Amino acid sequence: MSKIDKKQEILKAALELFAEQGFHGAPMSKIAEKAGVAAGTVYCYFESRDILIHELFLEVKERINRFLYDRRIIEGTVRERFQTVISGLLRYFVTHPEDFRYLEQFHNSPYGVEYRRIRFFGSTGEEDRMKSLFTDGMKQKVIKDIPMVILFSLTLGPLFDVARDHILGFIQLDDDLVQLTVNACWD
Amino acid sequence: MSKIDKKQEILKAALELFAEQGFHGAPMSKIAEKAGVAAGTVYCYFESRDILIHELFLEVKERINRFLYDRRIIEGTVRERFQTVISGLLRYFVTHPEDFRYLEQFHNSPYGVEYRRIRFFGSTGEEDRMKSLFTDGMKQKVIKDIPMVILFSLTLGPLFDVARDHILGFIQLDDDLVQLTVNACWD
Amino acid sequence: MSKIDKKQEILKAALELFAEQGFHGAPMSKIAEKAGVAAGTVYCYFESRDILIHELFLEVKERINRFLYDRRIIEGTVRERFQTVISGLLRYFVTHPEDFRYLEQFHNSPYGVEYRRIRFFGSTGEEDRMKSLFTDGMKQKVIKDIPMVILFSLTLGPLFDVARDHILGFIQLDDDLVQLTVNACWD
Amino acid sequence: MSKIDKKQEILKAALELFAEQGFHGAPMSKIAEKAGVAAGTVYCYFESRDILIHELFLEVKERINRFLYDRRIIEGTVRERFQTVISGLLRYFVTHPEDFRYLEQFHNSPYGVEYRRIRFFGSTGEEDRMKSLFTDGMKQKVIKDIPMVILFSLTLGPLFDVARDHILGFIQLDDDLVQLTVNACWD
DNA sequence: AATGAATGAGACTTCATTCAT
DNA sequence: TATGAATGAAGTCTCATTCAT
Repeated sequence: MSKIDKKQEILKAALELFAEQGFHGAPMSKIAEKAGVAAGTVYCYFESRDILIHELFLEVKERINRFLYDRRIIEGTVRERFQTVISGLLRYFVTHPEDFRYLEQFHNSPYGVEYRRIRFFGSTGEEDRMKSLFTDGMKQKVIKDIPMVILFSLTLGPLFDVARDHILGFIQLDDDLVQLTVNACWD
Repeated sequence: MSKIDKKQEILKAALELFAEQGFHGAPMSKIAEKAGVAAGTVYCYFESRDILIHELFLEVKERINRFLYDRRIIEGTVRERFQTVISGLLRYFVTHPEDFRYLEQFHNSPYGVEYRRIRFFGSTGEEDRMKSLFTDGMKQKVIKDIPMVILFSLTLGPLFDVARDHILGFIQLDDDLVQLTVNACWD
Repeated sequence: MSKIDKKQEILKAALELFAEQGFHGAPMSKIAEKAGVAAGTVYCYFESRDILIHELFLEVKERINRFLYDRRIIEGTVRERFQTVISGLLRYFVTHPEDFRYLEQFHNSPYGVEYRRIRFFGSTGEEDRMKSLFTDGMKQKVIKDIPMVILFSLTLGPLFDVARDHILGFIQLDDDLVQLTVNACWD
Repeated sequence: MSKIDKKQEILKAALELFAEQGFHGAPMSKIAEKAGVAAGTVYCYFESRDILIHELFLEVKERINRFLYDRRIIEGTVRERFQTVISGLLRYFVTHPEDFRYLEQFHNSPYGVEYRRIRFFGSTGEEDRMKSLFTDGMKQKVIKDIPMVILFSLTLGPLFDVARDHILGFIQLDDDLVQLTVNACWD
């Protein structure tokens, strides 16, 4: 197994365990075992547990960005682009429940707190595209002139909540529901 | 200090530590110390750490119910009652950030998972009032006929997100913003 | 409840718990609860746990002595007196399994060790009578001239073992078996 | 020190402490210290304290079986074979007082209770040989036809008692006494 | 004498991390 | 690089004992 493969194997094992058991239920030894390496080996790739957790977050975020980037539409009305992004995200979460669960774990822990702040001061990737989308929308008067952060909360909040309900098995997401959710987010 | 006072003191210390540091960062020893009692004393009031965590959840839930109950309006249009509940909740969270933080911690942990399910099958208290509000709204055709769970996600989701942003200091909630959020939830 | 009653109640509770659960499984709080008194009250009657355990031993020993004393026969051959003592002891243990279990616990613990030594240097009560019985037997040449301690082991050992097997339910002691055991002890 | 050595070192330390101080007086920390390892290391070899205690029992039992197996005589009269086994056991206990003390502790504790029952339903090792010896004896009418369990009690009981008295220093076992005890057991 | 809440030492156990191989 | 045995700090919980009431 190449170096990169082994690192990926560890990240994958960590993701699955964190998603299923939470941070608390996934000691380094279990992660190593699931990844098929020795306990000490993990430290060849990640200096500490904290760093592993952070790198995994970046990895997941990057995956989402790549996914959305591939399906992006630059042309079209703000409404259409919004629809694309939101339904894309929703579909991603539904098809990658472990990524979703991990993001939730991460944000809801001391680890994630600092990232909320970083988000506020700007970051790279998908969020930028989202922001420019909102900015365009506001310019065209199709989106109300609300502080950006609130906009984020209002649109992404329901998205996360619906995704969570789906993953927990409370609801079954079909195309109609996706559409419904997107509409709700838009409204 | 009376027995009840001491129990409250422990709950208070636990709430603050859990809210600030998460479950992981708040060992029983710290809770005891912050409450001004010996380590063993906590076990006079709570059989185990898990039970303390659960009782604290019930306590917080109860506080919220009491708060909303005191400000409830039974008369009025669905829209007005909705406004009352939502803005009430928002105000509660903003003025009781530790309760809010704790609820988040709790729901996002193995402890809280079972409660999501319980919520689904109905429970007592505020959620019932919320449901009947939604039911009334749907009957009067002022609320779209969407599955109840989704409705919860769509309305409470933004509420939680905005509250979180305020508590984290990203935004300053004023009356305008509260109104804005309520409107968004309603939409 | 009089003072003496209360002390007896505590001893009784301790006996039952120690017999059933062993020393390890019977904390002072349980003993107090079973005795119907508060935890602190036990310390009005027994300075410490160790002292309670020792006094309970003396109590049990005393009960056995009284039981045998009531049924003693001074007249008769050595063989007859031996038969009386041994079958009496056996019957006592069978009808008082908790006393028996306690004695076993006690002797098989750091607490009991010193009493083995004391026994060696002589003590009061039943053992004296047993000794004089053996001495008489040896004088009359009906008992082999073996060191007293060995004699004790050889005669009381089987007795304890049979009693234990009965209490544990491995065997059912009837008159025949009692007789058999007495004979074996005598042999 | 090799892995096996370290495991043996821990078992040895545990044996000595349990024999000297009883289960109660030998916490894991002391065992580890005596074995010359860190506290956590014990758990590399034994999942829990209970498991350590059980494995130590098996270890001691195995040692005794090996010892007797090496000195076994298959030929000879029942009386001779009996003599070999009993005096062998006695010598073993006298030369391995810690093993003896440990067996006593073990059987007289919640841990050992289940083994009494197992013994009853048969087990491997030395006890089988003992049983077949008794069976042969009964067939040849040199041993009375008594239930097997009683026979065990009657023969092994004195053996244990004499061994205990020797180990506690009450008596000095010499060849004569060994012979005497064997005779007594046989009778 | 009696209470029982409170104490705190100490027990068992887990696990992130290190390091000799 | 990789290993995995070893470490030991830290966590949860128990319980004999004390003491203000």
